[in-house]
Amino acid sequence: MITSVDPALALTIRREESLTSIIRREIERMIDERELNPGDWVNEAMLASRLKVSRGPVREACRGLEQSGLLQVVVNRGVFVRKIEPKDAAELYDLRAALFALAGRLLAPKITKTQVAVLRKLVNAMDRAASAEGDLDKYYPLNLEYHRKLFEFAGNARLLATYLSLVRELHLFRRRALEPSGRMADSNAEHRRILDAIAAHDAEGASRLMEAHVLASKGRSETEASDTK
Amino acid sequence: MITSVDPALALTIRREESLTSIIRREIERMIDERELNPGDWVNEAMLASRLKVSRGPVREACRGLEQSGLLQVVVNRGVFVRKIEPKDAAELYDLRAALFALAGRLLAPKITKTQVAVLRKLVNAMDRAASAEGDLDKYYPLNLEYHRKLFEFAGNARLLATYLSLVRELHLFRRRALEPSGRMADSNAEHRRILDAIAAHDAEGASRLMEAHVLASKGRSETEASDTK
DNA sequence: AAATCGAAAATCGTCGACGATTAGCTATTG
DNA sequence: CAATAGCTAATCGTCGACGATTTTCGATTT
Repeated sequence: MITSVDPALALTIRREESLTSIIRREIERMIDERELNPGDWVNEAMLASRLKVSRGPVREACRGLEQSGLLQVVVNRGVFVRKIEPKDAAELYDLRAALFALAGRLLAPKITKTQVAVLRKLVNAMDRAASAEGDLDKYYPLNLEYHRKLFEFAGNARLLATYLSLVRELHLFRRRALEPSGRMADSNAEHRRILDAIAAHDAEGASRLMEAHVLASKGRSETEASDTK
Repeated sequence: MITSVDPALALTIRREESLTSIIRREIERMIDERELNPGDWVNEAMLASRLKVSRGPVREACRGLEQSGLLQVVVNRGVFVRKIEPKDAAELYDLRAALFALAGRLLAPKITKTQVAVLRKLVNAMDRAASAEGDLDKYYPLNLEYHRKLFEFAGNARLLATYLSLVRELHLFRRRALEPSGRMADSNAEHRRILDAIAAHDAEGASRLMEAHVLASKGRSETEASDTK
């Protein structure tokens, strides 16, 4: 999700990218790889010296990340990695479902044969991952990619951006926030039905199926929220 | 939509609010009141001296505003008020419709009598504004308020935040981006039907009505985009 | 011993300054 | 006269420093 670039190298190359954006990516990476955990305090000075820059660009990066929901800034106290409570996560899941409904409705009428092929390839790959010992490590990224492609193909840039930002927040709540609700094989069967509906240009059907498919992971997150952590 | 506070006063009071957030509100206000127009260049130094602060806080405010889509930052060239093209606006309208569908589905099962009363009061007020010479200046803010309340009552904070940010962007595209698609009376009749469905706890009905109601303004924006410029 | 108070350290918010990049203007050339 | 090249001014990106606020930790009191 987050393109990883060697910060030191990027520092020498840039000239068409400000330090701020590089630092933002770096912070995103640190959160993504759990070097920073929800609730953790982000020390401006330490980050600055670690990246060999001054505090200015670091602060600017944090302001951007605050707006996108990854960080939380408390006046005169500092910035912290945002904590996603189960309640927040539930809200995000609902929002995600609504976005999927829209994606399906937009995509079904306009999908091309090439795009169908791309999606079908992903579904097949997931089938293999699901049958081979149920390898979630293989299944999960494919699942993420499949869902993402649905939004890319939907052709609404703003919808895609909103979806990605939302997924990033959800991963803050749980690393595998979007794993299939039931068995992988069952989940992928739904992927296949969704793809069929889209390929048949059935907007309403695709929209309904996608929303339902995605709402399942919400229910799952709620039942697990009690025993996890 | 944007709470207006005298910047000079706020500057003396704060102590629990950073300059950055005050400046961000000020820039939002300037955009809102068309002191800054889409495409305009935002001079950091000028803004800083006008507000009697240094460039640091101004830059931080701009980074936040960039992330929320109001400003666009070009490296080594400066920040500009974002230009919303008709294509972007169409995307936002679609997104808005999807959000309304979700709001309706969430709100219908849980709305209280008090909330219904609040909404009904707004609808009645809009009726008066619509009949009295069709006063759009009176109708428009009520319309905005009515829609906003639907999201507030839906009880999903993140949904509300997304909606508000989206409306703010839409107003960047056109000051009256959300005016009724047909005659005010007709539009308000839809408001009444929506309210009835919600009051009757009909989630699916409300969801469908709200989405349709809101999609109408998209169609309108597209037909006007050609002659309004 | 627990709680409260106060001083010292750490961190944040803000500022002014410096080099680097870009834009605008003038002069030169074909 | 148009186009290009070079110079100048304006602006951006980054930095280090200073006062203000918060936190830490030990001393004092009950």
